[in-house]
Amino acid sequence: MNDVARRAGVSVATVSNTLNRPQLVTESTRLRVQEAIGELGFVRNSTARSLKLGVVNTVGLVLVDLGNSFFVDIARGAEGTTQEHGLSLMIANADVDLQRQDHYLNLFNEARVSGILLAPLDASLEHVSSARTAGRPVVLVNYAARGYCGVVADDELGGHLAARHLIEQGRTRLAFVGGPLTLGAVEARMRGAQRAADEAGLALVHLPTQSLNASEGRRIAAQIARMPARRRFDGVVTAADTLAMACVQDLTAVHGLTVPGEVAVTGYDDNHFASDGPIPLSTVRQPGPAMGAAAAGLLLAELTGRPQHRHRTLTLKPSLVVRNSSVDTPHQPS
Amino acid sequence: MNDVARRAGVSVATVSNTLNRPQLVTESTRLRVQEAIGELGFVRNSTARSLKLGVVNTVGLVLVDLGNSFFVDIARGAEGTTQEHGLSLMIANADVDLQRQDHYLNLFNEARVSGILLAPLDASLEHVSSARTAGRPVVLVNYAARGYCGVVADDELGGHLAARHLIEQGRTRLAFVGGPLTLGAVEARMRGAQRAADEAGLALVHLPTQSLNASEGRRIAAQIARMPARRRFDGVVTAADTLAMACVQDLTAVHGLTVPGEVAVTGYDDNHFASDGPIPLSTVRQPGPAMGAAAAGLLLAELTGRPQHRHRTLTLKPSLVVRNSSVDTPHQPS
DNA sequence: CTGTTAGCGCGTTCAT
DNA sequence: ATGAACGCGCTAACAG
Repeated sequence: MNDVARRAGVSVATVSNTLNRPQLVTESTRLRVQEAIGELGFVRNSTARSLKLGVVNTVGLVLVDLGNSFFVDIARGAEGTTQEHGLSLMIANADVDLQRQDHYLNLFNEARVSGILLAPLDASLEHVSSARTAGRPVVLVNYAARGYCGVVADDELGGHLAARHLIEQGRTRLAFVGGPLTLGAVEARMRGAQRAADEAGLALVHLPTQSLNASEGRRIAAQIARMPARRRFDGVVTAADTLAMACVQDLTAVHGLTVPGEVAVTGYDDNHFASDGPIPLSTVRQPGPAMGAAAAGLLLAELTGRPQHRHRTLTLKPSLVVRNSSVDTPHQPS
Repeated sequence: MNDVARRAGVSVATVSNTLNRPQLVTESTRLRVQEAIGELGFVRNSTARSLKLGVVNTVGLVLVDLGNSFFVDIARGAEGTTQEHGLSLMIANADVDLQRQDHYLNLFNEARVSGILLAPLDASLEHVSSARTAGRPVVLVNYAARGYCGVVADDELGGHLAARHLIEQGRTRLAFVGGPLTLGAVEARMRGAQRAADEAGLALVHLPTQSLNASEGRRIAAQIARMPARRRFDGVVTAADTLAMACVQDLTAVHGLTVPGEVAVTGYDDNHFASDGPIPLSTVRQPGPAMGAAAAGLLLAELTGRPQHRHRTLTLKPSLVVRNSSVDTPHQPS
């Protein structure tokens, strides 16, 4: 800045002013300063700036898993909101690794970011993280915990939506595919499906899986195909699109059953690939962008509203997306 | 740090030493300092630290589009390498917006990051970006430009791989689906496909598209289906998985053709959804993780090797992934 | 409207 | 092994 000042024939304060409070500077000197900046290729040092100001105009977002498009949606939603308020968004990918998650949390803390948005590992011991947040505003996304603001999706409702939809299509032999139930989201989705079954006076059988990936979906497809036709499940609620896609694929291509004819299947998440298959997947759409935006909103509220701020958790509603895996001619094709 | 020093009964220098050069400090005082840090919840201020040191142990990654799993793969690859060298990776999503891209480039510059990895907008006027890089090491990913190190995929080879594969399956009426050709990658892929056709003495017809999305894929499917069966294309190379998936879906479900029986189709990118459909897509896999890792490697080389560093562009090879959209029983199912 | 100057929190050199 | 003091680049009084 010294060099710029010298070149423009002014003091450093004037340079600082043209940068941060242009209205305090005469047009002519301002132009002279701008020109000097351009000629010298000056880029201001935000570390020094932040040191002086004590804050950084940036929000840190730590995501469990960038590979899951749900979290990418959250990032997009968050960025929309932060951008509107003149904040930048930095994304860090924990890649399903608690150590990395803590590393980035710590990094953002040391960097004195305005606040942190955290979509944490489900299994994450929350105290480990909380020890790292050091009083900085942290808003949880897709996770609820005391002492934090948070945004979650209503998984119970999502499970209910999916099961009720299948029941409305006349399905009576219902199954819920997913696991492990230690995952809170899976458990809630099953609970919702169970409630829908109860309301209709039907039974719901749980077909547990070790994980939510494609190979488990294939295994379940074989299991369903082996059943005698008259007793076979005709309505299958799955806990994830990955499961459902693999299941539908094997049900039809490997086992020769018809979907949705003999077996109607719903997914969960509305991942980007859900609508791209030959049998587009009926699924429950996570309100990812809205969750990201809401989380950023809560963070902004916490930033401006302290210290009389009260933590709260927002629950956003998922929505049913009807495609071909549950209905032959969907009402609302995607 | 003052507080910590006082609490531990030492000077700030000793605190700094326990943090950065523990070997200079007696075990007992070191423990005392650690304890004080824990009790006070002290988190060191990296803005001050960076200001003093002049650098930041962080690499910035600016991505055109987080929504595309190819770029997520790049991010993963880059992080693996940076992590090995004790650098953190910050990700910024330009979201296909040149302004945002410049914003984040500028942000990283002001923050004095060690270096920047940039997967830029294809259409991006490169001088706009270069004006913003201010002498900081920048490595381009998925884009080649003079004056920078870069990593690109060999799209010409990819197109050749796909077309040759179809030819080896006995296909003779070949088409290339994709556009606009102003996209360098699309043009190169077509060129490679053309070369394979030339080598086999076959013709290749270009079916241009406005973009690479699903609706264009559907349009092309209809166009192909309308052709008389004996003249219809039996080998279709597409420029993207999105196109290919939609095309395969409509070819079979809407127009009643068989894939790969009557029409064999290849995709491009190996997006995460490519293998999840009922007819898993034969496709050309982008070496995303390798590209990210290589780019980070080039950046590290540039950081350590200056000033005698010479820019270079690495070209990584894509690979063919054979699934069911081109062969009934693929040799290497995914 | 512009210039002078005192720190922001930390790392490090030089004494001790 | 430890402590005192200076400066990294910038912002914001305050003085002119």
